[in-house]
This record gives sequence, C-alpha cells and structure tokens, in this order.
Amino acid sequence: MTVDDSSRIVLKDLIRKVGLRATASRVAVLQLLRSAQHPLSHADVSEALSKEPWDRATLYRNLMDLSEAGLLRRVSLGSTWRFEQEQDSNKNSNQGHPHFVCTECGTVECVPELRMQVSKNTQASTKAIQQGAFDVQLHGLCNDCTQSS
Amino acid sequence: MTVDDSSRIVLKDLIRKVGLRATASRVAVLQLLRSAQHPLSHADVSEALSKEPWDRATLYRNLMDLSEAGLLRRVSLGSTWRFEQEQDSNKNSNQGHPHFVCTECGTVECVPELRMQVSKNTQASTKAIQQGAFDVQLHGLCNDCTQSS
DNA sequence: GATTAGATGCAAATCAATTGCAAAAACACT
DNA sequence: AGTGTTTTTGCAATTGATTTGCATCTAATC
Repeated sequence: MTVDDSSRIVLKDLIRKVGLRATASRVAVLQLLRSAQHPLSHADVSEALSKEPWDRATLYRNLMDLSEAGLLRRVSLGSTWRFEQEQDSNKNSNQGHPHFVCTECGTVECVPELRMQVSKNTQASTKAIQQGAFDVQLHGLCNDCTQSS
Repeated sequence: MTVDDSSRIVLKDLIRKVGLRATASRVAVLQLLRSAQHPLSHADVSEALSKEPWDRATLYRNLMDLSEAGLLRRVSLGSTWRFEQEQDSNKNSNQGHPHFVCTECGTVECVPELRMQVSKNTQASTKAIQQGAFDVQLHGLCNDCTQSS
C-alpha cells in the first residue's frame, strides 16, 4: 500500500464522518485542497483535475458539499468563492486567517502571519465588525502582476 | 437653472477635463455614484438608471471609462467589481478606505473610520504588502443578512 | 452647420455558474 | 457476494452576467 493509498483511506473516513459518501471525486478534491498552498477556485480545481474524467458540475457540487460539511472553508470574494482546507485552529472560529487577493489575476494567497488590529473604539453600525466576526482580505497586485504591468 | 442643472455642468466639465466626452449617460452615472452611500455594482447602476434609455453595455463602458480616467474608483471583489466615487483624499494614493463586504448578499459598505494596523515586521513575500499598496476588506454578514439567517 | 473622432445601441458571442433528470455508484443489510 | 435504497454523477440544457463587433449617432471643433 502506497502513501497515497493510506491517505486516501483517511480522507474517505473523514468524508464519511461528516455524513457524505466517499466518492472518488470527493476524495480527489479534498486531497487536492489539502496539498494546495493557497485557496483554489472552481476553475482551478477543474483544471488541476482535468486529467480525471469528472464533470465540472460534479466538482462544483463536491466543493459545495465538502464546504457545507465543514471539511473545506469557503473564502468569499464577493460574488465568487475560493476554497481551502479547513484548519484545525479555525474549526470553532468564525474567522480564518487573512488573505491577499490579486486585483489583476484573482489569485488568493494566505497570509496567516499577518496580524491586524482593528481599532476597538469603532462605532461601526455593522454588528459583524463590532463582534469581530469577519475575515480580513488585502487586495492589491501580486508579485507576478506587478512585474507584467 | 436648478441645482441639478448646475451640478450637471460641473460634472460635464470634470468629464471633459479627463479627456472624455460629456455624454448624458456618463453624467448620470457619475451623478449617481457621487450620491451613493456605498460602492455600486454594474447591476446596481443598471437598476438605478432603469428608467433611462441607456443600454447595459453602455453603462458597463461608462463605468470602465470613468474609472480608467480616475473619476471613479474600482473596488475589486475578486472577479467582479464595485464602483464608488473617487475621494480627493485618495487621489494620489494607491490605497482607499476599508470596505465591509457581505458574504451573503454581496453588498459593500464603506468603513472609512476603521483604522487597521498591519504588523510591520511582516516578512510577507508579496511586495504589495510590504509597501502598503493594498486595500483592506472585511468579509462577513451584513446586518440584514444576519437577521434573515 | 459641417466634419470627424468618439460613443452608443443592438444583437450576438462568450463564459461561468446552476439545474433537472436518468443512469450509476456507494452503502447497509442480508 | 447479492440485493435494495439512497445519494451522487454525467450530460445536456439553462441561466445570467459580461463582453464584443459594427452600423449609427453625437459631442466637440472649426
């Protein structure tokens, strides 16, 4: 049994534990996101698994199902989403780590080391801000797009 | 001459100053965004001006043209955009004020009073972060969506 | 008011995201 | 292993937003 096989068994168990059936595409999606260094879009996942026979719609549904089940985290970009593996440290939190989003190419990087202080004296009318229930994103040009522009 | 008329003249001059022709739809778009309390999407603009005869494509191009010319600011939401009036205080800055983005309905609010401190000792590999060339977004549920969920 | 470069309107093309439904696969139980 | 039940998938079709080509129109200039 290879390392890949054993990890596949672990992933299958994980998937079953949250009440979903451990199908090949779900295992592959989960495996992909666990090895990814940054959050991936539907399109990223489709492309990465393009050698496999799975349909776009299936991968869409896989990502949604795994996210709703808590095995992935959905990073909101307004009207679209990126997906990343759920971190144990975030499990019981409504807040993940900060992300850097490229305004040119849309790539999303994780910047977990970044600490942001939100001034507490904010009289923001938004409850989520008062309660700290939000994710932080920095939007700017990534290194690649800085060069080419 | 009404207040509206005089403001329209001012807007027309503004548009001409940046090298564009002062067409009726451009004036209307600029006027709308100047009175808006938060950044608007193209769909928002279309709807707000739905009584006018202008085509969707025209409004798209108006928003893009006015942004490129520096009269509007484009707020990136990953793959889509919102538009807001350019603030004089931002004119020579590559950074606007922070925004709060609802992960449910996509509404974008301005939170200019929010001050964020990014730890300076970051060894982030992204140049934009090191140089402070980024916009800050907080993503969470807006008050409306908190209630209904 | 005539000229002309720039802008618009319309229709068509593109592209991403989503849905319905029949067929296939996973799981539970013999 | 075989069978039945429920979930999931694959495919095709739909939706909806954004973009583009091009003929027509118009703002700005003379």
